[in-house]
Formats: sequence, C-alpha cells, structure tokens
Amino acid sequence: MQVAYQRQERRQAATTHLVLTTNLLGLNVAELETRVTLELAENPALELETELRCPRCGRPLENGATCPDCLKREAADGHTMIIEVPRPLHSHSIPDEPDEDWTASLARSVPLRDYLWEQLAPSLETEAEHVIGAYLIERLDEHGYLEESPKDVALYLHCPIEAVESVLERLWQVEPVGVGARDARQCLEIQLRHLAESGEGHPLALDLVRLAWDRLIAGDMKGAAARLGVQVGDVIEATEFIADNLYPYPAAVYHDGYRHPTGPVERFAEPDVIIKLRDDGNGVKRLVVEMVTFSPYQLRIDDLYRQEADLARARAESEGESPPQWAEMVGRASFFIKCLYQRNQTLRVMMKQLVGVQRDFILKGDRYLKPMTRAELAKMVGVHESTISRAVAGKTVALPDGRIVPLAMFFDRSLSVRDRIRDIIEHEERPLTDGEIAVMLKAEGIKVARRTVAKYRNALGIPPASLRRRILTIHPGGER
DNA sequence: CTATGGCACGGATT
DNA sequence: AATCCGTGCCATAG
Repeated sequence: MQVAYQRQERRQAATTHLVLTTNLLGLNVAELETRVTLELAENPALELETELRCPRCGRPLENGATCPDCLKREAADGHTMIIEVPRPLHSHSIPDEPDEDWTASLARSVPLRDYLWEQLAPSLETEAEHVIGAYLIERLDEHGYLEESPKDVALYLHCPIEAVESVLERLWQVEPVGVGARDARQCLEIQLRHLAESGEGHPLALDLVRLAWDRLIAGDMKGAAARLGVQVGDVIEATEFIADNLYPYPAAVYHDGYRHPTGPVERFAEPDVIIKLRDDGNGVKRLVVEMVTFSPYQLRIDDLYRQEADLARARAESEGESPPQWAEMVGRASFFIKCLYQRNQTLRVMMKQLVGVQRDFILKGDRYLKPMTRAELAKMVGVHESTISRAVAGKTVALPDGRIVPLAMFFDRSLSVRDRIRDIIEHEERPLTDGEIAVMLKAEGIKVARRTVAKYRNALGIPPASLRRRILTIHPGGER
C-alpha cells in the first residue's frame, strides 16, 4: 500500500515538471537535454545551430569550447575560468582532449540503472517481464539492494509471484553481481554462488554466510566454527576469502563520500560541471570550470520566422488585433533562449564563487571542505537562497581526480570530520572507542559529541571498536 | 561497568 | 512549513 502511494507521488512530480517550462535552472544536463529536444520538436520557429560558436564572442569554432582569445582574457582576471561546453544533442561523450585523467573514469560512467537494464533486457521475453524488470531496477536503493519482497512487487504489479522471482533471479546474475539482493547477507550468498558456478567458490564461506551469519557479523569466530563443526582457523580463512573476493555493497557509488574499497568503480550519470586542473606551461596551475550545457548561442530563431513575426506583430497592433499563433511561438522561442541564458549565467556565477572558496577541497580532498551553507553562498552571489537550492539539486560535478560527486557535497557540513574519523581509524594501533575518537578530534579543534562520532562511523560503514580487530568490512551502516 | 545504539528534542537549514 | 542534523538521555549488550 505504501509502495503504491510513493509511486503515485512520483508520477505527479514528473508531470508538474514538464508543465513548468520556465524553470530551467532546476534541471541537470540530462533533464535539460529532454527539455530542449521537446522545445525543438514543438516549436517550428526554433532551430538548432549546427555550427558551434564561442559562447563569449559568438565566433564560429571547430569543436566547441571557447576561442583562444576569450580564453586568455578569462585567464587574466583570475585563477578560475569558466567555459561552457556546448553539448551536441544525443551525444554521451564529453568533447575534450582524451588524455586528461578524468576521462578514463568518465568513459565508464554509465548510470547504474542503465547499465543494469542493458544486461537484463535481452533476457526478458514477455511484455510483463519487461515491466517487472524495469520496476525492480527502479526500486533498488543506494546500496543496490531491493527491500521489497517479491510478494509485495507481485501485489503492486498485479502479476504472479513466480514471474517476479524469475526475473529477480536473472537480475542477480547481472554485473555487478549481487544487485537486487534483499540485504548484505543475501548479497554475499549470491556472489558466492556465482563464484561457485565458475569453479572459484568457497564451500565453507557459503555455509558461513548461509548458516552462521549472526555469528559472523558479531565477530564470533568460535561460535561460527562450533555451529558448523569446523576448526576456528578454517573459519578465519573463510572470512578472509569473503573480505578479499566479495563486496557487500554492489552499487558502491559515492554515498556519504564513502566508496567501499573492494567495490566496483562508481557509476554515475554525466556530470553537469567539470572541474579540471590545468597546468599552462609556466608551472601555474589553474582550476578550470567547464559547464556541460546547451549554450544559448547554439539555439536560434529561424530568420524567416523572426522577420515575418515582426511584420505580423506590427500589422496586428495597427489593426487592434492579436497576433497569429505562429507569431506567439516566436515569442515563446526567444523566451526559452532567454531562460537558458539566465540559467547558464546563474550557474556560472555560482560555480565561480564555489570553486574559489572550496579550492582546497577540490585539490586536496574531502578533509579540506569548508563548511558552507547554501544561504551563505546565496548572499555572496547575490541571489535568493531558493535559487541556489534549485541550482544545486540533482546536479553532479566531475572533480580533477576523476570522481563524480553530487554538487550537494559542497555543502556537506560534516564531510571533513567524517574523513578525519576514517583516517584515525585506518591508522589506529588498537581499536579506538567512539569516546576516544571524540577526544582526539577535540584536540584537533573539532568539537563533536561522542554520540555524533558513532553516527558518522556508522555512516561510513565502519563497525564499532569491539568488532574491529578482525577484517570485518561487512556492516550495513544503517544510521544516517 | 563501559561502549554503543535507539529515541526524541530543539535548533539550523532548505 | 518541512526536513535535516547534532546531541543528550536511557536501555541494553558484552
């Protein structure tokens, strides 16, 4: 019942989205693309400029970006340059030099759901199976787990439970193996069975996960050994196998800034903004911000329409009539272009400020993120705070080190502290308790309550001190 | 007795 | 107005 309700809500959100033509700021690149495609299809007066022009001076260019002159001028006025990368319709690559280090990870960056669908779809035979498959993929959480039981899914989709189970089993076979599992335990079981099929299985590890899971997560090797009737040494060897070969979070994307060490490479949609570190010969390193967007200069109004519309409007006015509908379309087209220009302008100004303030974070890592609120940035930029909120929502940034992270991460108040905690625990001699960590942080000038350390640690997927002496990486990390 | 997680409150943020 | 977040208190597990 709850499921059906959520579903309903989402549909509503989607429709209002399309109705709001003016709010382009809230859209990310992918959404903007659909929006522009739609506008082009509906509006005969609007057309796409095939020839790319420099967003600064409007001069024609070979392959987009900004022309060298404008680039130099931008460079002169500060360390941050902002360039718009005009984005050709239906292209999924970022036009730029392929030798930058971020491109390697970018090439692999397919949205996880698309990637799963590509693999699953060929095995789906009937229309009903397609519906089930699409639904299952949509309902995966950020770990790649499916919390709903096949029964609930069957109930919601009005189909036999066997059909759901059949599709789900196929989803389990898909890369990264283990997606669609209900929880960490089932995920590891699936991975172990998968390995067994290719002859690399580990029978004891499988039994351990299937029959002694509670002992395993408690770190109670003796108890596990007793239950399975084997030597403790064998159990320890099996847990090492698990730690080395399996990953409990199949969709180990950047989540709370944490990537599981043995997890697969994060897959994320195309970024909206790319921040590059450019070394221009003189040893001077500059941060260059490229915005992946439609340059408004790429869209234009058909000349014929514009001329005729001017005439028609003048004619209509002199005769006291309202102009014809196609003339209205011309107005709508120019309004659309204006909105696009506005959007890019806002985004550009915002990013310039943001990169200036968070330079250390971008270059040196999570620990150097300066806590900043959207409201503060709004003040700096001189726009309303809700403008920043909308501009940040749903967008992603590619950092110079190749990570693609949500833009919202720039406003994470606790990221640097979480990074410190991870660092402390990684280098600890003996397992430190949350209280001890809190004291250490206080010595560094970070005042956080013991309880808060516990929450952060949990969010990082790190088990409590008492369970930490072993390899143990299996820990769902429930708290937020 | 100590370390940790659950619940809930209040203040900040969106 | 709704939501998120840090924290204190208390129960419980080890």
